[in-house]
Amino acid sequence: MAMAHRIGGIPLATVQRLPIYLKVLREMRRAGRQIVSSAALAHLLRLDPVQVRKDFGRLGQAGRPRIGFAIAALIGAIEARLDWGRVNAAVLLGAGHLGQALLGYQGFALHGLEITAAFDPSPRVAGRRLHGIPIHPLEDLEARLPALGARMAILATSPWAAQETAERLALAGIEGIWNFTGEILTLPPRVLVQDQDIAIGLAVLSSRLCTRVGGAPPLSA
Amino acid sequence: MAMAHRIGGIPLATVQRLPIYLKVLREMRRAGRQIVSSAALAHLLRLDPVQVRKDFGRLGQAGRPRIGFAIAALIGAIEARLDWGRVNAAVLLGAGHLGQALLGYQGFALHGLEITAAFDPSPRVAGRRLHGIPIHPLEDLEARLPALGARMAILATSPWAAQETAERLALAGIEGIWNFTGEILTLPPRVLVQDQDIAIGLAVLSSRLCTRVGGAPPLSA
DNA sequence: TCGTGTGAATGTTTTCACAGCT
DNA sequence: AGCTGTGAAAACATTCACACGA
Repeated sequence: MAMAHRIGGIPLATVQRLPIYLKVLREMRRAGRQIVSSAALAHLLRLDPVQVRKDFGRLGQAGRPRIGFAIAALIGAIEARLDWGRVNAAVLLGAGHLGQALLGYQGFALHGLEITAAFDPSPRVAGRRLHGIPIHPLEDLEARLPALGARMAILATSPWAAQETAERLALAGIEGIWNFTGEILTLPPRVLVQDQDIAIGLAVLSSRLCTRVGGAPPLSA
Repeated sequence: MAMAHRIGGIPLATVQRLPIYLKVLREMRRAGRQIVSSAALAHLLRLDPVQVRKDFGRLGQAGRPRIGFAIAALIGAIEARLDWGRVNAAVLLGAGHLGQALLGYQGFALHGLEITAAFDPSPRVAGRRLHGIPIHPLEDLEARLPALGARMAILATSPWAAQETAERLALAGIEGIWNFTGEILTLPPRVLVQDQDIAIGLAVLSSRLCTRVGGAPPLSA
């Protein structure tokens, strides 16, 4: 009833570690290094070496005993799996504070993502350009989307516009929605929704802070 | 070797669902509703009713057969567990695009968080006010922190300043760091670090998009 | 009958233990 | 020695099945 626990034959938990591996491996490659052991990577990322080897094994990457893993091959395998080797177009919905922050985020280039256009209902921002990306009026969404070649939309509207905008995106043929609004979206299962709710991270941190010292008892009303 | 799987006696997976429950429950309370069944909640959130009951049970909340759960009591228990019932002070590090977006985020009030000050190294923003919150020069950090009463810091600096800034926060006595930089921080275990790396969410979405149709084979180099 | 509570079964992820290669 | 690969075991989470209460 909950989530898909396997993506293209690879456990979800592994997929979630891939971007972290990729980041460190790219840094090593830039530093001229060619080989790395699972133990070295595990130490850097505070993981178990066996887990690193299993993850790489699931990507079809074999290491060589006494030597380690080839960094270039690992990078290639991870990029292929995440589709981060080339550039994919995406559109941004909502150019408020969060939307503008996402427009300015340099890291997307490293993740094979390029925002090619943004849409916003407010006449104050629509028509302008931010970080070189044109902001169109929201009403132009359906008309412009086909020409933009975007499979993915980044939803950063206000909470109350989230569901309606998502429905328009779904109808317009978008395949995946990266949902920053914190709202629960109800869409046909054809559309993939990935929630990016910062409240979850805050909940984990504040509950850990709260239970660490003055903490709540393990069980009580 | 990886993460703590239990927080104050409650499974991490449960804690991660608490903010979503809370959001829906608060909406119901605002609508005047007093009772809810696990089935109704589960349907709304696309979860299993049994899982909802188990989660509430772990919070010490018992439902009444044929009736359901008392909404007010659930809200109280979740708020207590997350420490979201009252307002906690936090400081923001880095007032760039992301930092400003976080300053403007209205939702923190609902999560018991109030940013009382921000710090930025750039003389262009330091000294100004944004969304009513003063931006101080980064060099004033240690001098001002004690008076602010913040246990938590929100780290939204540039990646290359992340580790250094985090170390200063740790030395200055901050207990928890909510890390938006995507960098891996190395700090004494006394300091709790909660990573909020958007690359992970993107990895899950793009790998699902990628393997859904043209998809990569289950196993290959 | 409707809804909760819970022990048992299933599935997933991590950790252990050890064999093999160089 | 040092490092990989993997089956087995353990820990964890979800789902099933059913007893109980109003």
